[in-house]
Amino acid sequence: MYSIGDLSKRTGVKIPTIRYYEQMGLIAAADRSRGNQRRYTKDGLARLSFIRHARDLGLSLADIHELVDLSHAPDRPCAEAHSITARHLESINAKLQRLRNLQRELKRIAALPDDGTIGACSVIQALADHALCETDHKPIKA
Amino acid sequence: MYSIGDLSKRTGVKIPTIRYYEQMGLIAAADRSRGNQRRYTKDGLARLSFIRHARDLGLSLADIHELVDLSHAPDRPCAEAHSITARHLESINAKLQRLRNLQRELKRIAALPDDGTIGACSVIQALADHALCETDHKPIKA
DNA sequence: ATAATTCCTCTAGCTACTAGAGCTTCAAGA
DNA sequence: TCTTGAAGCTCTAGTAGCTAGAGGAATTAT
Repeated sequence: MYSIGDLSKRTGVKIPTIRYYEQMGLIAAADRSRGNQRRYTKDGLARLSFIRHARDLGLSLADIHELVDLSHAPDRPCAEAHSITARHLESINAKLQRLRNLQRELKRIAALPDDGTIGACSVIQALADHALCETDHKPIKA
Repeated sequence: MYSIGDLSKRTGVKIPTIRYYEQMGLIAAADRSRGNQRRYTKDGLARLSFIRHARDLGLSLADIHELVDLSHAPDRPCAEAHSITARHLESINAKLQRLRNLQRELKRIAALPDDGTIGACSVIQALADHALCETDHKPIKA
């Protein structure tokens, strides 16, 4: 049996976060000691590791919730798990694309000359006016 | 004079968000009409565009706050604006690196075979066990 | 003048946690 | 067995950056 602190050390998930996951229904409410402290089995450890790993991969708690539910129903089609992963991959691809644009634009802005004081600062100029951008990161309408 | 709705349409910043920025002290409290509605000048439009653009570039409201304060003090050194931009660029670089790792790992997981039902699903397996990862996106301790 | 639209303030909700107060329980040593 | 210090408990509130809704007042168009 693990205490909540043991679980935390082993998974790297902070104690309040574990309690939060329980409250959100991501993990089942743990058994309690006579003094009302949470006690976990190896199984509980495995479930939390699953969540931790999925979080590290950037999945939302909602997605993880679906996956957890799925993993409790061994007869459901694996395709559902596939589609959650694929959907997430797509959103990562989109984020990457956007971040690359931002990086390009910020590199350009950061390389602008230091014009002494703010009054003539080209960095401030560049931030003020999207029209000066070379990358179309996101437009301001009119 | 622009109403808050005009400002919103022109900058793409939603109305409640404009009010929120005012509340946070990012933009000065606008003049009011006799009926207590906000009225903005071209200057107010310019300031909001600045903020919008900086947000699009991913800067935090705290950073933008600094930049806005700076831009009101034309004699301060431009170097401060430079350093805020440079700092932000670095954090973007770090995010990019991390996202690339995630993308690689998720691509791998998404490409795993569909084993029929969840019971044997390799996607669930891959999510459950970090040790199966090829990329060191973030480790689970012990 | 009236109706449609926009605006006002205020409160509460979202994600995914994190921090703190005030109190109880547990584990180890004497 | 007693004591002490660490670790646990619940509950509330705070973080970023908005977003949504209630209930009512002002503005604009016809």
